[in-house]
Amino acid sequence: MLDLKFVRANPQVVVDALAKRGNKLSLDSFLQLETERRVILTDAEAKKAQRNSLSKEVGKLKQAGQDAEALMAQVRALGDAIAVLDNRLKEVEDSLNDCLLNIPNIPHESVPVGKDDSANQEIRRFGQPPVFDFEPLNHWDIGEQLDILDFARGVKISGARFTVYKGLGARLERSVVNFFLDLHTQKHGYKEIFPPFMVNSNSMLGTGQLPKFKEDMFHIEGTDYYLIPTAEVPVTNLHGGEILEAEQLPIKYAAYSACFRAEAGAAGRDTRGLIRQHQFNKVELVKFSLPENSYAELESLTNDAEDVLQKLGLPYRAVCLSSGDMGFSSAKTYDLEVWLPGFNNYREISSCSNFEDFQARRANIRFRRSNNAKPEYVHTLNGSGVAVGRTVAAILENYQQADGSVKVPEVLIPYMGCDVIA
RNA sequence: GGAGAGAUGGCCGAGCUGGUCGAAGGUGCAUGACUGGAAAUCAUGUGUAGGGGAAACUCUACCUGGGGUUCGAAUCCCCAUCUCUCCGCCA
Repeated sequence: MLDLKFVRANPQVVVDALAKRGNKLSLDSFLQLETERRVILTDAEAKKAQRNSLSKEVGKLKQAGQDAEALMAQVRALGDAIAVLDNRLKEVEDSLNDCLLNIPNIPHESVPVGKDDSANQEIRRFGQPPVFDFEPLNHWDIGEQLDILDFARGVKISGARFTVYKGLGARLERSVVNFFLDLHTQKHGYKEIFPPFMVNSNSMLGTGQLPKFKEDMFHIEGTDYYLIPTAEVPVTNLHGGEILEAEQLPIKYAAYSACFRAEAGAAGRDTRGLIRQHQFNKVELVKFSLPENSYAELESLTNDAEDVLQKLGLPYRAVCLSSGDMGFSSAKTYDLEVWLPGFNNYREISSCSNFEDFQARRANIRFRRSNNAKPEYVHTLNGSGVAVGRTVAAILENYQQADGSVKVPEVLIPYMGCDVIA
């Protein structure tokens, strides 16, 4: 969420920035409400100050054994007036807050302006798409032929967009998770976190999934629990409401979790294969940074995510998302897109974002530069490091061989205990 | 799931027979004095958010969260959450 004072002082900056996202938002009613808020607040606080001092008078009179009835009646009337003001104030503040929670983040100046993904900017490429001397298969065909992915039974026991991994398929999924975690914790300096897969609505509010994107998530009926759509939610909220010390920053966490997404708006898209599932695995990287370092941290975070693809030998490209294609909470996002021969195209496998203080303000995550300094908001960042299911799909498709087997990438052989899936 | 106890400032901890309590005391931290330097000691300061003010400063709110009683609530009542103990159950 944006800073109320900032919006009040720079409404045009906000409107312009949001226009870049294709968001035609008027702040007129918002600013009017904000003016009303301060008028009521000043009035209510003056009356409260009066009530406090008169109540003290009552106390003194009573202690002196004198009659305080007249004064008490006066304060009672004052109290009624305050109640009316407080009620109106709450209404105004609620709607102001509601506005703020629904305003997306302001894109960073380096973000290309455009209405959708057609304006995204390719930053760099790694590797060459493999050339096959046979007709390459989709990963779902490879998986079924090798009997390591069972889509039909996934549908039987759960429904569409659920898949069962079997044998070396299950082992491959687990190997990829372990490889990612080992690399990030041992080589890139992240601390491993294993978070809860369900969180409360307050955490969802903190990272920006709520209130706007309720439909995208699974909610446990009769409770305040949501299945996490990404480990970003529990891990970023780890420090919610805390004041960190500047020397602790940057804090770098790597977390494996299952991720659950309702995919409400994606009916009919990517229905086959592992690309779009209701449940998938992901290793997420999360950083808490000093404001002045967050863009350097975004670059290194993205590089850390790229490293896993490089070590796996998977061709990919890095893309800077345009203002119209970015997520709600993000100020700048790089997507990594892996080459999938079955699609004959690149597909998103990681998304690395700097949220600046947008999430930190919602989740109230702050730090102090020195002992008696005022707390400031940290900058939060996160990125997939990377999506596991799509990695497995990419390995199957890029490493398939003419005889139907799949070579195991060099770095995974120790995890797999074999060098080919046949 | 049943019974009971509890939640106070960075931390510990008093207050909880309602008014002088933003809250004793300790500790931590900061600044200064002392010292060749440090320790110890002494002095002073030290929560957050919001409103007003050029500033000094001042007002309001916050003692887990939400309601209520009252002229007035950290203190009384109700609800929720969490923690601890005992019992039950369970991986």
